[in-house]
Amino acid sequence: MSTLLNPEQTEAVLHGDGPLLVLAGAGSGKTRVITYRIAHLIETGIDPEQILAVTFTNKAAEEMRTRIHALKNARVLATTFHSLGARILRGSIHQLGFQNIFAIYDEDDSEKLLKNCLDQLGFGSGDKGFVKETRRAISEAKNNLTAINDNVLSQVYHIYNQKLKECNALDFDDLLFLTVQLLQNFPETRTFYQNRWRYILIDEYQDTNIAQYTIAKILSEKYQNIFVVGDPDQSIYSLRGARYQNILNFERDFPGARVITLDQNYRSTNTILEAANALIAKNTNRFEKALWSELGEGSKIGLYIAYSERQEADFVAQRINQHHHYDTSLDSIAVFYRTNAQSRPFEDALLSRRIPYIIIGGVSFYERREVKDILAYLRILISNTDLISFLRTINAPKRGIGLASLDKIIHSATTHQIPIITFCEEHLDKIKLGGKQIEGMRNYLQTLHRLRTTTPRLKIAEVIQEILNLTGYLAFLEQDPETAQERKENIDELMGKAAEWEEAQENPSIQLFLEELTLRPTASVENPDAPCIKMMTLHNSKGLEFPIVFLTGLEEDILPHINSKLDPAAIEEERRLCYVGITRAKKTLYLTASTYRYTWGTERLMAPSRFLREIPEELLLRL
DNA sequence: TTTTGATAACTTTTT
DNA sequence: GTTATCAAAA
Repeated sequence: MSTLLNPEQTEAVLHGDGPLLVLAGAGSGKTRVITYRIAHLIETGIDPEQILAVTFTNKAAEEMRTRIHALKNARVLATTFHSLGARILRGSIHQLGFQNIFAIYDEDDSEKLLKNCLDQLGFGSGDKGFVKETRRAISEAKNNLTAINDNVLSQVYHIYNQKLKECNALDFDDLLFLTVQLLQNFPETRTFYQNRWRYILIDEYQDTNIAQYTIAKILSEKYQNIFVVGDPDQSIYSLRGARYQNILNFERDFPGARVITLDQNYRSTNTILEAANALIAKNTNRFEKALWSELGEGSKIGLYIAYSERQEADFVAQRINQHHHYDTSLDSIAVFYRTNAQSRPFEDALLSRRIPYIIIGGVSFYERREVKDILAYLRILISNTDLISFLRTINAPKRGIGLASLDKIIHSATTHQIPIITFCEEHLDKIKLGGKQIEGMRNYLQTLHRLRTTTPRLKIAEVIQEILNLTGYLAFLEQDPETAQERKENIDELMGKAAEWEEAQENPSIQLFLEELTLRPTASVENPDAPCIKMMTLHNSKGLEFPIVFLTGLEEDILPHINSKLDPAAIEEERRLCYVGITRAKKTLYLTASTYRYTWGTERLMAPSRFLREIPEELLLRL
């Protein structure tokens, strides 16, 4: 085994008990170190059940599970912090006053609930910016485990959490926040999980936030076997409260910790690494570290300044064609950009040349209205309390119950402290409704009742079919003939995914299916049959590598993004983002920018990114 | 009271 | 180019 590893990697893999930090530069084989470390633990007789591996994305977790399985034919738990939280809470959340079957609200759902709270507190239908700002503050409080000082905001925070509890729902941040609460306040539960996972390994440690750090700290408190891998230069998630300081403070937080640095890169040519090193050296707050490799100098970095974003995309597509003719698989080419909105011109350019591509991340399949509607039906099937799903389903299809009536219903249900569906079933006489509304409500409840009695015996795909049958949802879609066909196809696809998922599960349930979809929405979409170009945001590129990389939109106000301009720390994060993009490339790297760019319908003159100037001229070849 | 159509205000990155 | 929001119509 150790012949495949260099001395530093070997040292990390064979490390005994106690805390260890691996400072692993880009492409230094950190995934390999973690998997071999786990394999080594299993070899020394440790029960795989006692090993917990935490990764940053579900995709990475899946990859790790597969690799361990291939190496040792063993199953270890490899998940993200959020999934881990969901798993722990599923078993123990009743201690915090929730029911064990809870819904997980995505950003969209929680924003709706928050808006509901703001309405209730008399902030009127206030502007959207305020809702977003408030949600941001709440999210920050949960991720940082801090209180909200502002009087008004803390009142909103309180009501919002209360409403979540009434709905028996959690938002994303609760998966971490409530896990911390549970572990901190219930010693028996804490001890149970400490004993359960005696060896904890964490990847991308530089992107953990305070809540995640606290979970790791508590879980490893008893046995102190915490093994973390990370690179402060690749910390790009401060938007989620990530603190690269966690990695700098590791030795302080875990006394007696050992630190191993990996700086040999096994991925990229020296030209690419020199560019990356020169760029990241401009950041002030960091551990000095320079990557090197034995992969030779390689070719220069192509720099192309286009006139328009259209021309930029054409250039990329044209180059892709050239590489393709040179026998390069389309799978080995990736296009990166800063914001999702930038993908459009590239899609057009590739489409017109019939080059197949796939967008990784981006607007998710599960954010489509029709898909969300069906999922809301699934949620309301297993919950009497889920207000947001009630609101989604009540008028899909239209049942003639408008805003005014809903206001009355919700208000009365809230003041009487009765779950929304129970209220509709048993207490509707408490309020006054028109005949049409009562009829619509009766129709809704009857449908729900019939679904609930017939579905427990059915497979999930069949449940969805039954929802379509009983609600007339497809006819509802027909009202907009333009989009009906596509929407129907999406529902078909959802049913296909449900069937596929259920097939692979030991104990499938609607709740688990829903949890899976909210926590790992992209997983199943990414299985293209034929080779194709991968397009994604720089954030999504983390952890991946490609022989040929196009890093696009290298302009001021895009990369670095305009919102980071005023904050030096934010600019440094943008620089790290650029660094991450560059270090994904193995052999060939292109940097592109455009002189003019259409934003909000008008043409704007763009300045080249400052990051371009920070890369030594002699590494670049202007095209 | 609900539905519809027209007008505005937007877009950073994600579990 | 797009999705919420607000006004008038049914």
